[in-house]
Amino acid sequence: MARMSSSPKPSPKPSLPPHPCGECRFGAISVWQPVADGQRRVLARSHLRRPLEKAEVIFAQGTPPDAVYCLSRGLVALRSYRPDGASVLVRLVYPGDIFGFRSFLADDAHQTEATALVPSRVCLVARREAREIVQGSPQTLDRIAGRCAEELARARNWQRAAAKADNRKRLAQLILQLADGLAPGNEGPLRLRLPLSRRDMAAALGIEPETVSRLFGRLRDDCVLRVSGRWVEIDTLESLRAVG
Amino acid sequence: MARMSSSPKPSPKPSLPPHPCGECRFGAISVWQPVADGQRRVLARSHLRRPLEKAEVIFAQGTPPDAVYCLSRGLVALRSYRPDGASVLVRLVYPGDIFGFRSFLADDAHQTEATALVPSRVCLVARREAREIVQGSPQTLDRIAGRCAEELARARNWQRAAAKADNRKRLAQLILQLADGLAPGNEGPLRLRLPLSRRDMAAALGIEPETVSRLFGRLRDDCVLRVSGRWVEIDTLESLRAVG
DNA sequence: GAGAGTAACTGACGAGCGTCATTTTTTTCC
DNA sequence: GGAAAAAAATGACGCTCGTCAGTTACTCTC
Repeated sequence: MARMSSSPKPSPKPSLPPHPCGECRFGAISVWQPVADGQRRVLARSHLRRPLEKAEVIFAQGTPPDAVYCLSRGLVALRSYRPDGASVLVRLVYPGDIFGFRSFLADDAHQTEATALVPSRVCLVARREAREIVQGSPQTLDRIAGRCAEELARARNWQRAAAKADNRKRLAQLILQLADGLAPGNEGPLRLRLPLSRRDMAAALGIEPETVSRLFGRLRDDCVLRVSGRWVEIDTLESLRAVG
Repeated sequence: MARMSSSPKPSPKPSLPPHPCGECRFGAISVWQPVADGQRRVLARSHLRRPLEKAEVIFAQGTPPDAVYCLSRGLVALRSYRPDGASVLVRLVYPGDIFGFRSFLADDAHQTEATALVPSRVCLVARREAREIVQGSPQTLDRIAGRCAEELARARNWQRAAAKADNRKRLAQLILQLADGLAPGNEGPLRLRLPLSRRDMAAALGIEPETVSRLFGRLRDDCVLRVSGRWVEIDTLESLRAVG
């Protein structure tokens, strides 16, 4: 982490810029790591870190591919708007995840709108430079493609889990997922503030907000959790898993 | 197409084997095209064409990644089995599509089982050789990653379409999709044999087979189509679109 | 072609969800 | 801190779906 190198490598170029993901908590799993020297210069030059306010839109649906994003803090929602105006929440992006890569790989317009659900921070590499990097550094493309494959696996997992489950189970699964993202590893009694409105939860499950309210009511009646507005108290995640 | 070259290129190696996708109807869009000379040799050596009987299993869920497949004729279903034994139909593979690439890219076990719904034919490149090819030919990886991105787009499209649609609309969309796959471009009156059982359609929509029967009954009552077992007659696809 | 086995259809019933309307709570902004 | 606005909860009602049961129609084999 020392800013000055105590032993400069015998490289022809005098100073190789530090890897921009080096100081990041998720640097070790970054898709930009490893990268060849030449591409590292491009990366260091084009890499951008941007703070996000709550509800800030990162990219809009239908706009051309602009960059590959990596979330370093906070929570981001990917929403897809239907022709009739209704929105569907297709994905929650957690720190360490990349997003915007689908339109980058397919080289077409964004299918989703990305919005920060809470104050967040993203790093991004603009499309043009990202293209340049993956062309010179195929293992980077390999890593991005691997993330895309992961994403597809996630989508199919959800499809499989949701197919034969009633909505109460699906809501329980959604809360479990949120709890895991907000308080990883915490099994015991926990109190958390939901980053999603009832409307968003309904949009994620493909049901109506009124039904979400009723489902919360039923989970409360079954003593699985206590709920008050955006606050949820859970004694043990096990009881939630027993539902779903 | 001439087997003998009338003008041999001034290449150091005497004979470059013909590209295995050259004689295929989908050769122009093959992910293995273009490929550098060295990799072309690997491709020609490892490329395999295999006929499939109806209901033949191509790969099973949970088995290690074995190859990248390309369907050249027929229809293939990707099913995912739940712990309780119920299956979910996650994708229909049409000629020209590749499959098995998710586990190849992520380098983990197959999440789905691939089965031929009708007599079919696949081409495949074994995992080891496919790895070798993409390492020497990054644009091939680019193309496979593009297909993965496409697949993700398809999954999200379906999710968006299905979220706020009742099951009658979703069945109409499924039939439209099947009609497009079986008789592309045919708008007018058509009679087609469904490649899916009621059980499979139910598995695709996440509902029960009895409900599929009832939904067909309702579509019949609405004069959208006539149905008898696996045979369906549709006067115009427009009426089906009006439903969904 | 006859029989067994499977797939598909139909009916009845209860629970769950969508819709619309109204009330209550929470959030936002001055 | 208080008013306005948005979000959430609740109630009523009709339709749809899952479930179980029973019947009919295919399909494969011998």
